[in-house]
Amino acid sequence: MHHGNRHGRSEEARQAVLEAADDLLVEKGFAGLTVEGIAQRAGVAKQTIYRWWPSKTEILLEAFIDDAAEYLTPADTGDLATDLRRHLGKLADFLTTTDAGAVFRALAGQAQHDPVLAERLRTEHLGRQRERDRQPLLRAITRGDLPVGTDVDFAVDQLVGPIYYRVLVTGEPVARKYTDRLVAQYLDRSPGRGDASG
Amino acid sequence: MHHGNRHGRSEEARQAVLEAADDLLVEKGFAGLTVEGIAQRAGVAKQTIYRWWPSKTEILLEAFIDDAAEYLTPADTGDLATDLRRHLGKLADFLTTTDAGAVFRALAGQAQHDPVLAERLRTEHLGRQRERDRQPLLRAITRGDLPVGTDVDFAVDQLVGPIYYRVLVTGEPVARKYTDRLVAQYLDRSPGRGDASG
Amino acid sequence: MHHGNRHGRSEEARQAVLEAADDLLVEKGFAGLTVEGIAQRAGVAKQTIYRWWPSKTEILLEAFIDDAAEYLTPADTGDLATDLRRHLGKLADFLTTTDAGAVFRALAGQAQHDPVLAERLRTEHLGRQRERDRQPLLRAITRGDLPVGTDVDFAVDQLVGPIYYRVLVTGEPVARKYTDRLVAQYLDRSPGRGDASG
Amino acid sequence: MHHGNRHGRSEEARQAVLEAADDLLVEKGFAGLTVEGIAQRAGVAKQTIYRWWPSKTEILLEAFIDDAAEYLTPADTGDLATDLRRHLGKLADFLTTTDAGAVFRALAGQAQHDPVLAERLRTEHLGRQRERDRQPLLRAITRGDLPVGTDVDFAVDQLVGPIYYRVLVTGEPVARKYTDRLVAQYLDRSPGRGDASG
DNA sequence: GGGTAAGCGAGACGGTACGTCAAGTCTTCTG
DNA sequence: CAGAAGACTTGACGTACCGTCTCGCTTACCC
Repeated sequence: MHHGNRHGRSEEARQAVLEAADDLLVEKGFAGLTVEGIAQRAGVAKQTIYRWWPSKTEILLEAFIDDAAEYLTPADTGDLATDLRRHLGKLADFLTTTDAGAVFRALAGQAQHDPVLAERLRTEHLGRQRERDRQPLLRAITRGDLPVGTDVDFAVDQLVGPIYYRVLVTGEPVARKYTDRLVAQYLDRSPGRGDASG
Repeated sequence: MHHGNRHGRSEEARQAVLEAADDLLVEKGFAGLTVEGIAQRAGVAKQTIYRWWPSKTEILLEAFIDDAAEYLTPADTGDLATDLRRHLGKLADFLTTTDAGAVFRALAGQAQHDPVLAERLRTEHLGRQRERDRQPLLRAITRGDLPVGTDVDFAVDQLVGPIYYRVLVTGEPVARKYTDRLVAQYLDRSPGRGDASG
Repeated sequence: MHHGNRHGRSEEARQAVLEAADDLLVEKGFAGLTVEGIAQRAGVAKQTIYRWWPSKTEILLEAFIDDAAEYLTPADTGDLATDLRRHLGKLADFLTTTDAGAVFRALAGQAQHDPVLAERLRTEHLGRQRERDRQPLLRAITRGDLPVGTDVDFAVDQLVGPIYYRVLVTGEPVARKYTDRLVAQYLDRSPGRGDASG
Repeated sequence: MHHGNRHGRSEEARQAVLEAADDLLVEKGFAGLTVEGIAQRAGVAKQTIYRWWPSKTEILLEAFIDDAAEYLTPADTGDLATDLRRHLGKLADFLTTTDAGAVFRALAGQAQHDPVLAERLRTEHLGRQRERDRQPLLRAITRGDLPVGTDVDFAVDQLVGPIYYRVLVTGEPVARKYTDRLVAQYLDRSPGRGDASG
């Protein structure tokens, strides 16, 4: 087994920590997630964790980012309505049903208490996520399916805002029907086309 | 000074605790908010806190609810667009600029880690808040300014969702211009719309 | 069981800590004596130890002092030679064979690294011990068995010095014969009497 | 700089370690003396230390032994009283004022907790030191200044015992006057005495 | 209007986790 | 192949709060 060498950190330990953190969050919730517990579960020394991560939230963040990118990259079907419906559906699923989604909710929750984490979360995840959210709309503009002057950011807010609101605030489920309806509403008033429906 | 009596709790102590909790949250953030600290600041014994509140979040919740109701009850101007613009503007201000808003963000954050608190928050605050959010629309339906079949709940989601999204997720500011635009968009596609504009 | 009250510390906890410290020192030696271990053995919280003792050596010191006073108070037989022989014999036994003696050796050892402990050890124990060591000689002076001008402190140094030297430095045993001989040598040259022998 | 070679250990590294250990002991005391600190100060890898010394006390021991032999070898003036006075004076100075003396006190202290070190200290230092202590007396016997049957070891105990007692136990200073007086007392009762006085 | 019981401030208690420090082991690369 | 570098596991450190407890004081009500 690897026990350290002069060429930097142990990838083995890194993976074990990330997985242990993920598992423990899902098992015991954020309150039950302790550095001590992660160390024990990962079979790693506490000091090794403190050497590489400044806090348990940074561990979660690192564990989370790759998962999100993989899961949430929107497909390109060539049709705006379809792209949006798929993307929002995936987003809602991700946030409500996956382990990574649970990690996100925990991070978003903790970010309310911790400005540093909030900033890190925005830099490391939300910026990229917003880029992914914008893609279907940008492609539609390129194709000419949406007018060039479309305010893409405002559109994204209106499309994903209600989803995050339900996930983080009301706790209501976000069914496919609901996300489809958001898409329909958006396309319905959008001047650039006419055949959309929800 | 009051040192207990045989019939019922000390209102003095209750107030001191609620204020200390509020103050400390704003001063030191949620992470720095401890029962020990509240007790000391309030000049109260820890036991007194544990006697009346099951957790520090319940203290915040109790401190929060009245403030919210007072601040967020929507006025009735007889005009839907005006009512909505005022209400959303107030909501955004409340969430982003007031002490009570900071308490709400902390509670919403903590609710991501604590299902019991989440439930309490929904029961004690969000249900009532949603009722307040619905009022302008319900009144418009009564007045005939909106069709009877309007899906009020879906409308509320679309109106307040993006605001909460910005407050809790992206951290972007929520200017009056932004909330006005949400209202405009909503009324623009709403069939029974009156004179609304953004 | 007792769990704290407003009238100060728990005597139960105090006793448990002192005994646990003594036991663990004898069992595992000074190096193996940890605050954590004492707490566990005593069934006491670590914080309780830190509340009342600044370091593990203070615990040992407190545990030690009473034992020493009890064991080492010299008897009064009315005869200087007998008194001295008994006292030095007891001292040698104490230092080499008793648990409290082991504690003393550990404290004396640690005092070589820790000036604060050294001072405490002198204030709390050695001053009193020296007083006890002087008593047989002082009584002899009072009785007229030793001249009034006798340098009692120098005499004590010569009588106990070799004992401590063997105990702390050479590690050689200190038999009754050896201490008797120290007494004999001392009395032999002491001008004030003539019948002593070793 | 030297970074290892294929033929035996680095004398450079050895010296650096010994000096660093000595320096750090005097600077920070025994408690502040760590293998990590020695390695850093000596510009040496920790592993190099562990390769050649089993513990930090062995480093001190090695650093100490030569110093002691050099400083404490008693001169031969041909006169017992003078030899003893000089030797005890030097011993007292060594123990109380020199850096090597500080190392000795630390080692003697640590030896109370560590039987292995105690044994090593006796084998490597105390045995030789006792031989040095005995020399003046042995020479006096050879010269006929002391009777052949003199118990040299008992004499050494009585001469150096009070000095170590003061150094290690009471912490009192050991002035030249004090050591001279020890010599005087010894010679005073010794049947073969010459011209000794205190 | 004196007794009495509940609420209170105080604070010690047994715990858990924190974040830090050093010990001693192991691995890799350089000279 | 010794040594520099440094990551690793281990375990204790001393601290901060947790939630529980006991105590004696201070009322307000009830006889």
